[in-house]
Amino acid sequence: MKTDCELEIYLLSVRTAEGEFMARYSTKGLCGLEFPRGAGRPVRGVSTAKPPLEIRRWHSIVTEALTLALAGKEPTILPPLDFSAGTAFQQRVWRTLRRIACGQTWSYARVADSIGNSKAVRAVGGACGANPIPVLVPCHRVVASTGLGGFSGGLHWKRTLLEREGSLKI
DNA sequence: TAAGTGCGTCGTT
DNA sequence: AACGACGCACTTA
Repeated sequence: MKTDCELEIYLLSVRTAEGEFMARYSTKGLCGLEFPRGAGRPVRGVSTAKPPLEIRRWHSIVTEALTLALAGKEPTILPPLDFSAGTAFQQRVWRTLRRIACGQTWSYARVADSIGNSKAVRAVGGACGANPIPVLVPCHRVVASTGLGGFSGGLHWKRTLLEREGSLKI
Protein backbone atom coordinates (compact mmCIF):
# COMPACT_ATOMS: atom_id res chain seq x y z
CA MET A 1 0.00 0.00 0.00
CA LYS A 2 1.40 3.35 -0.98
CA THR A 3 1.15 6.35 1.25
CA ASP A 4 -0.49 9.52 0.01
CA CYS A 5 2.91 11.08 -0.18
CA GLU A 6 4.41 8.49 -2.48
CA LEU A 7 1.53 8.64 -4.91
CA GLU A 8 2.52 11.84 -6.64
CA ILE A 9 6.27 11.54 -6.25
CA TYR A 10 8.65 10.16 -8.85
CA LEU A 11 12.18 9.24 -7.96
CA LEU A 12 14.58 9.19 -10.89
CA SER A 13 18.31 8.67 -10.94
CA VAL A 14 20.86 11.03 -12.45
CA ARG A 15 24.12 9.42 -13.39
CA THR A 16 27.11 11.69 -13.11
CA ALA A 17 30.85 11.32 -12.93
CA GLU A 18 30.45 11.70 -9.17
CA GLY A 19 27.94 8.90 -8.82
CA GLU A 20 24.23 8.38 -9.00
CA PHE A 21 22.13 11.24 -7.65
CA MET A 22 18.42 10.79 -7.02
CA ALA A 23 15.94 13.41 -8.13
CA ARG A 24 12.43 13.64 -6.72
CA TYR A 25 9.58 15.16 -8.63
CA SER A 26 6.12 16.16 -7.56
CA THR A 27 3.46 17.37 -9.94
CA LYS A 28 4.71 20.89 -9.20
CA GLY A 29 8.34 20.33 -10.09
CA LEU A 30 11.66 19.15 -8.73
CA CYS A 31 11.22 18.73 -5.00
CA GLY A 32 14.36 16.91 -3.95
CA LEU A 33 17.87 15.95 -4.93
CA GLU A 34 19.98 13.44 -3.05
CA PHE A 35 23.70 12.93 -3.16
CA PRO A 36 24.93 9.53 -4.28
CA ARG A 37 24.26 6.83 -1.74
CA GLY A 38 26.84 4.66 -0.13
CA ALA A 39 26.81 1.07 -1.32
CA GLY A 40 25.22 -0.06 1.90
CA ARG A 41 22.21 2.19 1.53
CA PRO A 42 20.12 1.24 -1.49
CA VAL A 43 17.39 3.62 -2.53
CA ARG A 44 13.92 2.52 -1.48
CA GLY A 45 10.55 3.36 -2.90
CA VAL A 46 11.55 3.86 -6.50
CA SER A 47 8.44 3.91 -8.60
CA THR A 48 8.31 1.49 -11.49
CA ALA A 49 5.72 3.42 -13.42
CA LYS A 50 6.88 5.52 -16.34
CA PRO A 51 6.73 9.18 -15.35
CA PRO A 52 4.44 11.60 -17.17
CA LEU A 53 5.93 13.45 -20.11
CA GLU A 54 6.26 16.69 -18.17
CA ILE A 55 8.35 15.04 -15.51
CA ARG A 56 10.54 13.30 -18.08
CA ARG A 57 11.22 16.69 -19.60
CA TRP A 58 12.06 18.18 -16.23
CA HIS A 59 14.36 15.28 -15.58
CA SER A 60 16.36 15.79 -18.74
CA ILE A 61 16.76 19.44 -17.79
CA VAL A 62 17.90 18.46 -14.31
CA THR A 63 20.35 15.95 -15.70
CA GLU A 64 21.96 18.59 -17.86
CA ALA A 65 21.89 21.17 -15.08
CA LEU A 66 23.50 18.86 -12.57
CA THR A 67 26.27 17.97 -14.97
CA LEU A 68 27.03 21.66 -15.44
CA ALA A 69 26.80 22.44 -11.75
CA LEU A 70 29.17 19.64 -10.84
CA ALA A 71 31.62 21.08 -13.35
CA GLY A 72 31.48 24.41 -11.56
CA LYS A 73 29.32 26.12 -14.15
CA GLU A 74 25.98 27.84 -13.81
CA PRO A 75 23.07 25.86 -15.27
CA THR A 76 21.16 27.94 -17.80
CA ILE A 77 17.74 26.62 -17.02
CA LEU A 78 16.07 24.66 -14.25
CA PRO A 79 12.66 23.06 -14.08
CA PRO A 80 10.08 24.48 -11.66
CA LEU A 81 11.22 23.92 -8.08
CA ASP A 82 8.71 22.65 -5.56
CA PHE A 83 9.61 24.12 -2.18
CA SER A 84 6.18 23.48 -0.71
CA ALA A 85 7.48 21.03 1.87
CA GLY A 86 9.38 23.83 3.62
CA THR A 87 8.20 26.35 6.17
CA ALA A 88 7.65 29.95 5.07
CA PHE A 89 11.00 30.91 6.54
CA GLN A 90 12.83 28.06 4.84
CA GLN A 91 11.28 28.91 1.51
CA ARG A 92 12.41 32.49 1.87
CA VAL A 93 15.95 31.31 2.53
CA TRP A 94 15.96 28.80 -0.31
CA ARG A 95 14.72 31.40 -2.76
CA THR A 96 17.47 33.75 -1.62
CA LEU A 97 20.11 31.11 -2.18
CA ARG A 98 19.30 31.16 -5.88
CA ARG A 99 20.52 34.75 -6.09
CA ILE A 100 24.05 33.79 -5.11
CA ALA A 101 25.92 33.66 -8.38
CA CYS A 102 28.33 30.94 -9.31
CA GLY A 103 31.77 31.97 -8.12
CA GLN A 104 30.39 33.99 -5.22
CA THR A 105 29.96 33.12 -1.59
CA TRP A 106 27.73 34.80 0.98
CA SER A 107 27.95 34.59 4.73
CA TYR A 108 25.03 33.24 6.72
CA ALA A 109 24.70 36.76 8.10
CA ARG A 110 24.35 38.21 4.63
CA VAL A 111 21.59 35.77 3.79
CA ALA A 112 19.85 36.73 7.03
CA ASP A 113 20.16 40.43 6.14
CA SER A 114 18.91 39.73 2.70
CA ILE A 115 15.66 38.23 3.93
CA GLY A 116 15.19 41.16 6.29
CA ASN A 117 15.90 39.28 9.48
CA SER A 118 19.48 40.07 10.29
CA LYS A 119 19.41 38.35 13.67
CA ALA A 120 18.22 35.03 12.34
CA VAL A 121 21.72 34.02 11.35
CA ARG A 122 21.68 30.70 13.06
CA ALA A 123 18.20 29.91 11.81
CA VAL A 124 19.47 30.54 8.29
CA GLY A 125 22.05 27.84 8.91
CA GLY A 126 19.23 25.52 9.86
CA ALA A 127 17.30 26.35 6.72
CA CYS A 128 20.37 25.77 4.56
CA GLY A 129 20.80 22.41 6.20
CA ALA A 130 17.22 21.59 5.34
CA ASN A 131 17.61 22.56 1.69
CA PRO A 132 15.96 19.69 -0.21
CA ILE A 133 17.71 20.49 -3.49
CA PRO A 134 21.43 20.86 -2.80
CA VAL A 135 23.83 21.78 -5.60
CA LEU A 136 21.11 23.23 -7.84
CA VAL A 137 19.89 25.41 -4.98
CA PRO A 138 23.38 26.46 -4.00
CA CYS A 139 23.41 26.27 -0.22
CA HIS A 140 27.11 25.36 -0.55
CA ARG A 141 27.79 29.01 -1.42
CA VAL A 142 26.89 30.10 2.08
CA VAL A 143 29.93 30.10 4.32
CA ALA A 144 30.64 31.05 7.91
CA SER A 145 32.44 34.30 8.69
CA THR A 146 35.24 32.24 10.18
CA GLY A 147 35.61 29.73 7.38
CA LEU A 148 33.62 27.15 5.52
CA GLY A 149 30.90 26.36 8.01
CA GLY A 150 29.09 23.06 7.79
CA PHE A 151 27.30 21.03 5.17
CA SER A 152 24.66 18.37 5.70
CA GLY A 153 25.65 16.37 2.67
CA GLY A 154 29.21 16.08 3.95
CA LEU A 155 31.76 18.86 4.02
CA HIS A 156 33.79 17.32 1.18
CA TRP A 157 30.94 18.17 -1.21
CA LYS A 158 30.97 21.79 -0.12
CA ARG A 159 34.71 22.02 -0.64
CA THR A 160 34.60 20.28 -4.00
CA LEU A 161 31.77 22.42 -5.33
CA LEU A 162 33.35 25.67 -4.20
CA GLU A 163 36.71 24.68 -5.60
CA ARG A 164 35.20 23.96 -8.99
CA GLU A 165 33.42 27.28 -8.97
CA GLY A 166 36.69 29.01 -8.24
CA SER A 167 35.56 30.22 -4.84
CA LEU A 168 38.09 28.24 -2.92
CA LYS A 169 41.81 27.91 -3.20
CA ILE A 170 42.90 24.33 -3.40
C1' DT B 1 48.05 36.80 15.61
C1' DA B 2 45.74 32.40 16.66
C1' DA B 3 42.95 29.58 19.11
C1' DG B 4 39.39 28.89 22.53
C1' DT B 5 35.04 30.30 25.41
C1' DG B 6 30.64 32.34 26.35
C1' DC B 7 26.47 34.18 25.06
C1' DG B 8 22.77 36.44 22.23
C1' DT B 9 19.32 35.21 18.83
C1' DC B 10 15.70 32.84 16.24
C1' DG B 11 13.31 29.13 13.67
C1' DT B 12 12.37 24.22 14.24
C1' DT B 13 11.10 20.05 16.62
C1' DA C 1 12.58 23.26 26.50
C1' DA C 2 16.55 22.03 23.72
C1' DC C 3 19.18 22.26 19.74
C1' DG C 4 21.91 24.19 15.51
C1' DA C 5 25.74 24.40 8.63
C1' DC C 6 26.30 31.49 13.18
C1' DG C 7 28.59 35.85 14.73
C1' DC C 8 30.76 38.65 17.90
C1' DA C 9 33.06 40.14 21.99
C1' DC C 10 36.48 38.79 24.85
C1' DT C 11 40.02 36.04 26.94
C1' DT C 12 44.41 33.61 26.80
C1' DA C 13 49.07 32.27 25.05
